Amino acid sequence: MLVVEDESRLASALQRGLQAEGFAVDVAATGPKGLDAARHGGYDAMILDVMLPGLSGYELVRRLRAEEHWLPVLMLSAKDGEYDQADGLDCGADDYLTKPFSYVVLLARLRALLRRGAPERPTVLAVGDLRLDPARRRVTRADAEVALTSREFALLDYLMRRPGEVVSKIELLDHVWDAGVETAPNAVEVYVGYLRRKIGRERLETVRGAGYRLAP
Amino acid sequence: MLVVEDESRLASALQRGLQAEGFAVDVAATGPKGLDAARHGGYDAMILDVMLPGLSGYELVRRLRAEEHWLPVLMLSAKDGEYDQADGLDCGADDYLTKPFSYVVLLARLRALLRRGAPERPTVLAVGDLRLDPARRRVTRADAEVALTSREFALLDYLMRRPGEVVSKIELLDHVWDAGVETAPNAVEVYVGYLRRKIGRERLETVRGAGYRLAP
DNA sequence: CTGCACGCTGTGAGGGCGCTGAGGACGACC
DNA sequence: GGTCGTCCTCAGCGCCCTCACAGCGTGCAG
Repeated sequence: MLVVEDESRLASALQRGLQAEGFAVDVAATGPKGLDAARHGGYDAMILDVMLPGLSGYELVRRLRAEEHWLPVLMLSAKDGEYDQADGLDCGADDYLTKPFSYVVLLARLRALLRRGAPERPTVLAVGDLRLDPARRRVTRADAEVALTSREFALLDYLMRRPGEVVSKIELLDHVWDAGVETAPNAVEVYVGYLRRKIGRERLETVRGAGYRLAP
Repeated sequence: MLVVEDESRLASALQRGLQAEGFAVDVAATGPKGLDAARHGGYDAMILDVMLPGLSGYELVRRLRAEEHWLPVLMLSAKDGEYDQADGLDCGADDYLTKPFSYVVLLARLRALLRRGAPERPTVLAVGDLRLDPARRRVTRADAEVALTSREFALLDYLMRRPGEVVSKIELLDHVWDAGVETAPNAVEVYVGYLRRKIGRERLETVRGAGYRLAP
């Protein structure tokens, strides 16, 4: 998750809140930095302030779309005029929220956005007898609740959005862990190990030299 | 475009406005009728009121998603509480607008929703009865799964992108093997041997003095 | 038919890759 | 301050993959 916001208080509040939800979060404080980060890719979605030093949010998202980057963008602005909102959306943003906003609503809209980006879009993810509810933050296996830590949850969430596909450790590090912090690939192995103990050993296959695959 | 709204004045205002924008619009006045219409398919998106006779908008979208219908849903409601909004989105709606709303904003949000078309289909390589899925990292021969090591997979992947062409050992060493490390051409022969045992001997022809060719 | 060059394959060493238990760092809570 | 939970690093281990080697088979030219 990429947060582009120049008010440092709001930015770090968002970062903390989103991290608590299990997102890997990076923050950029200016328009150009945000554009670079978004270009580099690897983010599932972006929260974008409109009033930014160097480059406005409108212009940022317009350039991003012109360069064929399609990551979901939630625009954040103090302007609540109907034309401001329409302009933001027509520049290529996927959603628009006016400040001050409710944190609960932000999260719900973010979930809706992420759902839309995924190939399939159920509100509750289900693979085999595993079920994962992103809103309630709950996982069950054959109707029995499974207690997961925040990191384990984020990892399983990411894997369940692409059942049957092989996901590399690098990709997992990019999406489940914060890109800002350098983390050893071994951390992924460790957490895959934890997950296997909780959801069943054979459910999470290792593809040697390539990554991991959640058995569909 | 499907409009599910029981206030007839609002419904027909929406219908006229959207038709003026070039949309083909159907209107349903109750929950059950709306659900039926949405099930029937053929709509690009749906505007859905929450307060409906017969079946609430929440329940409608929940059932729709449970039945694996993924059409974009813009939810419309007089309730502007943050939890109402979050609930609507978590039921499976893609966007949420509170009444009274700006018509300009409604249109912009609708456009944003429609912009997010169907996600692109995964590409699968197929040659004869061989199929190779790069994302799932899976190979089948006449619908039977073939287990390949990572190097074997990379080799077959490269060959299947050039069916019928003769590919030299040097080219294979350059593309399938790490270009930095010097590897004997014999390694290619060895791996061609492994592949032949797994995908069928006659499928991978030797062109003496030139290279190998995958029979198309 | 003979000889040579090229390609095939069984064998085995080595090493890369992934798994795991132990434990330190950090923060939340009491 | 103590305790607990979580995150992540580290080091050791085991296994499977990778590939060099060498001997053998096979196509081709004369």
